Amino acid sequence: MNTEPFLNLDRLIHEKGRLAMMSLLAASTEVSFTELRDTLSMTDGNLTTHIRTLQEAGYVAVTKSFQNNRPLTTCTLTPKGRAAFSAYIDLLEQIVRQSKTP
Amino acid sequence: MNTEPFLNLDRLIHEKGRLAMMSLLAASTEVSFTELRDTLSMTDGNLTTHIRTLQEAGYVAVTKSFQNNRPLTTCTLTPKGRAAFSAYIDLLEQIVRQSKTP
DNA sequence: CCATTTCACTTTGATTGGCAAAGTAAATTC
DNA sequence: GAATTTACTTTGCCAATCAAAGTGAAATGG
Repeated sequence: MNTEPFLNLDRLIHEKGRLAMMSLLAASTEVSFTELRDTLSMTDGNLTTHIRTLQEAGYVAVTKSFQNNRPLTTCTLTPKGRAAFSAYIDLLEQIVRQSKTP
Repeated sequence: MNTEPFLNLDRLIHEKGRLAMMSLLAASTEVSFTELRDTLSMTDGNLTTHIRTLQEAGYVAVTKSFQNNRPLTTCTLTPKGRAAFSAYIDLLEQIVRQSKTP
């Protein structure tokens, strides 16, 4: 068995919540705080910290604005984040393929 | 996007180290402590706790014996562990497929 | 032989990380 | 104008990871 893919899994992405976030962001162009929270049924606090983690990694860009006199936080994947996610998915693919071929 | 696969990922398996362990165990019939440690380049302490975690979950069976007058700990997947791993891999497959089809 | 080292683990703090309860500020409702 | 709702952020707790140190038995070296 090849252990490389496991060792190379990006810790920042390899977490249920953040993996789901990255997948959502990769699928759509931009997603709001409330959309993320409701779609992934996360608590507000939990989501805030995950967003910050990904932001500090340079994986997502966060835009804060106002809409209908209410704060609106939207997230998008940065090119760096998209690349990291793509690489991560490739590793997952290897892991799946590996375990499916005995 | 379907968020179900993410939410259902088994926490006990979804950790780099333990995922690698489970994959190794799924591939071979039984693996020794030292093999696991060396193959996955883990520290001893780290490996012990991961083994215990999986054992307490009923995912791996641990056998302690002696060989050449030295302790020998070998791990195997239980049927429960095999089922859990299989389910986990199926979810990974869904996640990969999902992200590959825009 | 006795001391030291090696081997195969286990136990132990220490740091990190995830998570939700509580907090904040502005707008809305009653 | 008091209470509630919305959209977050901050704080604190608890669990989990990780490696350094510890253990006990065997092998090695002087």
